[in-house]
Amino acid sequence: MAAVKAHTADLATRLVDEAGRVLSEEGAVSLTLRRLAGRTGTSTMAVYTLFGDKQGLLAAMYREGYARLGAALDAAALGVDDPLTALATLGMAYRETALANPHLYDLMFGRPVPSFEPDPEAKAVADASYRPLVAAVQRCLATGALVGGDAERTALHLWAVSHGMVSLELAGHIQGDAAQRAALYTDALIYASVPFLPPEQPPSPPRR
Amino acid sequence: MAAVKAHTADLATRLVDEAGRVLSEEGAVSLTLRRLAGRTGTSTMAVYTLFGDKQGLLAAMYREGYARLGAALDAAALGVDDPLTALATLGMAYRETALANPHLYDLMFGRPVPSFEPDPEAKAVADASYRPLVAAVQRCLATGALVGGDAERTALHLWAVSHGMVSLELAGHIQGDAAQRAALYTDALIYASVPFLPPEQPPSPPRR
DNA sequence: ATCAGATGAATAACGATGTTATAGTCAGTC
DNA sequence: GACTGACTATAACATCGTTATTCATCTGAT
Repeated sequence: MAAVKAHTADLATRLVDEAGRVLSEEGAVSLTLRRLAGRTGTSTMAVYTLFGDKQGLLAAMYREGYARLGAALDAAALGVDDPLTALATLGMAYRETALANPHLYDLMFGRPVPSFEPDPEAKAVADASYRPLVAAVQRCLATGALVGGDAERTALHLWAVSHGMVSLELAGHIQGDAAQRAALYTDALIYASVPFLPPEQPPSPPRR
Repeated sequence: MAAVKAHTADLATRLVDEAGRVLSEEGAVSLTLRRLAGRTGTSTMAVYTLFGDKQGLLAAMYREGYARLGAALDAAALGVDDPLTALATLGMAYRETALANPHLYDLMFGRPVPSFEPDPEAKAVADASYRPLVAAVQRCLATGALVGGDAERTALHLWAVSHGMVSLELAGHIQGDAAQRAALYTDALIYASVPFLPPEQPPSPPRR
């Protein structure tokens, strides 16, 4: 039974991985169970026995997307000493992760299916991916690099700015080439942090 | 022929309206051509003769959504004298419009179909909905209520904050009841404007 | 070692969807 | 009054998600 469980678990991760690959390469329309079965060398029934139905697979992808986002943010902040630099690194990692898998990002933050209400566990995973940002803000508050006291509220604002810019960019509403869009994103992060910077050292005006 | 054209144009608008209603009431999954044909008293072929295919209908809904968003913003800013108040009114109207039709908002800012690249006309409509915000910022710059000079850049940041907060709220990432969420949104608008407020009058700390 | 029982996957079938092909209907024209 | 043309309704097709049925494989006890 252990071998069976390992096999099914392996097949489950393989299905989630391959589904993410199809999603990134061909989009949500091409993510059919038959295509997925063909690419993983199994049948459509694997999804039903392992995830219940297609929505179960999408829910697993939702969880996996947030888990990877949280891991990417954790890895980005790791080893960066300066708290403000760590915060900026988090912001850049957020954008890169989103742009690397736009369809997965859409699945995570959009509502492709109206009846798709993430279960509490999925919501917990989603909220967990948000913790590295709160931790980085708390580090800044502890060192005085940021002021304001409310780490949760500050982190939420930084998240909203990052997510808003990334979402607008993915929707095609940010003009300019890749370098210009990256610069606009950096500027947005600077703008977002202005209300929380200590008044002693006024912020340098953003470039461009 | 004029009567025919008027009839078809009327049928086209009726299809777009009814599709938006189905989208709001039952979600994207229930937006099928047969259901739409049943509710409008016609057949599935109407979509093909009037819009080419279902994507054409979605593109028309995309354009209509942005057109209504722009109209709502225009109407909101109309008759508000104080430039900063007008800007804040725009921000509130943006959120209300988005929350009133979450699925339409998702269609506008998400990418439900990977091959759905809005045609230039649709992009023009989308960009036009953005102009009232730029105009309101320009009014603030003219009166000195905001400083910085670059109206486009300032408006983009305000848009990113509004869109980011609304998108996070629609995705269920903003905790609290409706009043708390509205207050968080208001605070976010205040934070967003801080970098562009004149230094003479430091901003009052946001409530909560 | 063998066999009953069970668990999971493969095959086939069903209803529904987007789309296309075909036939029908009505306006305006000579 | 037949005709052309545009638009619509009906029917058929391929494919999708899903389910029912059958088949294979593994487990555990004798």
